[in-house]
Amino acid sequence: MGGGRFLEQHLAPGKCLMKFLQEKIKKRILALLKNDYEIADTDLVFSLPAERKFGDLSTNLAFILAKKTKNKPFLLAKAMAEKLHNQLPEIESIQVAGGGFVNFYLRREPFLLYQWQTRDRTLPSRSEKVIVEHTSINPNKAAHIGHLRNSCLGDILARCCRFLGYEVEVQNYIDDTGIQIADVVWGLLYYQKKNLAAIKKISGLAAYLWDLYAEVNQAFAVNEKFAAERRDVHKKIEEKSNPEYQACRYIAEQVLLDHIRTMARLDIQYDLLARESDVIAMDFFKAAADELTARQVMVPSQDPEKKGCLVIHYERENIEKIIVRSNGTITYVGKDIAYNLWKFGLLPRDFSYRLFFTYPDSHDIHMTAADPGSTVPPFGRADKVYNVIDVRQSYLQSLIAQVLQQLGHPGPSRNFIHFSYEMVAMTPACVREMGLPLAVEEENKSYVEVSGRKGRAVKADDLIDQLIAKSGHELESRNSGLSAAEAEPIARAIAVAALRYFMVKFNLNTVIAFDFKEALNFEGDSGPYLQYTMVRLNSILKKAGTVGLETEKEPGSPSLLDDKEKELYWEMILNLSLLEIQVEYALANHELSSLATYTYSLCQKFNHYYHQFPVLAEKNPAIKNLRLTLILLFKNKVKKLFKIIGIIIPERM
RNA sequence: GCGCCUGUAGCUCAACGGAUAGAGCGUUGGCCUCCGGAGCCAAAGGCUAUGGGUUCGAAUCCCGUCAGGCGCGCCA
Repeated sequence: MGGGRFLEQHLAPGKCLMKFLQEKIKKRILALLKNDYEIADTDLVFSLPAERKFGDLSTNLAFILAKKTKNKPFLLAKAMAEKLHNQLPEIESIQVAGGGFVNFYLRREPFLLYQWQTRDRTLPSRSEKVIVEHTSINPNKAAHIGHLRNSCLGDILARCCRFLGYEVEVQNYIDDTGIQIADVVWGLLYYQKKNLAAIKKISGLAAYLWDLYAEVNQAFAVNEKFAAERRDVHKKIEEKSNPEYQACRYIAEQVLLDHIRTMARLDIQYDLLARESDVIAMDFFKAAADELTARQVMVPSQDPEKKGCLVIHYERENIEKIIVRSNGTITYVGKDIAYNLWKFGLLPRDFSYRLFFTYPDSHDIHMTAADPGSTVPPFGRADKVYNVIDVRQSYLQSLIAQVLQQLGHPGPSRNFIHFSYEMVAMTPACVREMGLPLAVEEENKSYVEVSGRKGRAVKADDLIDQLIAKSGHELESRNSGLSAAEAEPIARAIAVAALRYFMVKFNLNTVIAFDFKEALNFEGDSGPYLQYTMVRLNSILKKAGTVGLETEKEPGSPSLLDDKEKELYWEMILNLSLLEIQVEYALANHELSSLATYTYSLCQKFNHYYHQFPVLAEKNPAIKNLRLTLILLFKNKVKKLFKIIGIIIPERM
């Protein structure tokens, strides 16, 4: 059989089988062909052919060499295949097709056995630390669907990094000093004439402020006196003058707690809340400014209109960005430059920290502080920084990367990653459906922007509530005799899966035109479809009584299967083996949607398979065992994908 | 005006420069004597906006045109 030898050669700890195999074959091919051809290492790339008749691994090497040597690709491919014949113990056969592709057919039996035996391995941890900043919602109103895309992407990104072995720290930046929060402080104190005690009586403050924020913005637009008062409130907050300052602190913290609770409903957690007020209080910018000035990155503006301002020249668009205003205050970008320098450990100072919140699973969130605090795990000092921020801030983010470079930090500049994604908009139909106003010129657009100022968006909690309600109804109609206590966690799990999958399945540069019908879809390309696949799979395993099977039995030989099943079986095994490669690809290409697509295609293949080949009814014990082990292997791999996407598997549904 | 992004089935979206451009929804027809129908099978539906170019090979890369979106503030 040769299975033993095969395993002996491949048992390298912590490596994914497919990746290891590709590297090994690659090395061998290069060694065998290097004398005859001029091959760069990067010329040799494997891909999975679309159809299995073209093999399990394929390379277009012959086409590349043909270009270099002005030979015919087909002849080169033939020669290569000849040379490699019988030289690769893992390969059953090599074929040339499609005018020059060299296609490799794996020896299936040992491949299957090895994959089975190594299925519980995890990837080794890496020494690099990654910071993912996401969510970062202004603490002046409830979170909406736009924020949900940010948080879901950020959370899945963090989970990808963890899966691949990185140390991950999730930060959420809190702008607790901006004009937006002054808007609602004015609204509560001046417009509604509430005192702090009255404000503290409001339950669900974030949702309450959602309406108030829209209302006061209308008021500012029509009444200059109100707008002037609001500017005054902002000034008072900056001067820490009460009652405005106290109200601001209270509101920021309460709304932040509401955001944390909203995101916790979706299993999204944070490690550190970095407050803008602490960036200011700790004088982070001053430390950065010394360096910026010394290197002449930040200079006094020559533009008469920007007299007295310190600016940075943004090279790509040849414009200058104000960093310090003529009145000496620092702009958002200035603070962000300092904050991001700190993330890389490039500022000669640090925050203090305090414990802010503990999740039911006992995970802690810390918050930055300006006064000397307790000792906590060291935050910051990242090797790589992902900032999950929508595409509209591209220019500011790329300005920060430019500044890192100019300050003599090429490494961090390279590892400063704006994880950019397109906005969530709404279809005009959806806006109308919600009874929200729509301008005449917006009627015929395919989508319109969401806006907190206009109160035009679906609140995150409302959407989650709707998803849970729908899940509950579906559950009720499918499961008689399910108690409310049993149904509740299942409904939540389904809602979370639907929402998280919906938010990750689109490419990052695709605008999501939000529509309830699509977001509430539980069929086809959706989170609940994935769950349903797994729930039924578990049901089969339960009935099969597989206790003990996992550790004892090996799959056996797929050659027992008839031709049709054999091909489908192998198709599953081969695709499952790509897990680690798929996650690496998603991260490297910033395309988390590819994970959704991959997971969905695995589930489709599985459904297709088991509808044709029943497990429990199978009389032949060897065949039954093959099918059962396939199910177990599928479960093992897909559970890992579910964990990354954030999908919980319900008991039933 | 300058910068970035997008145009693929009726609709919403996929597709490392690769082999016959794929899914879901919708439409039409079939499958519960079943391992749970949130499922499965099948059909119809495409000059990948458009005109050139590069390449053995282009939805994908380059140039032009048309259409749309976003950004460019002493806001954050």
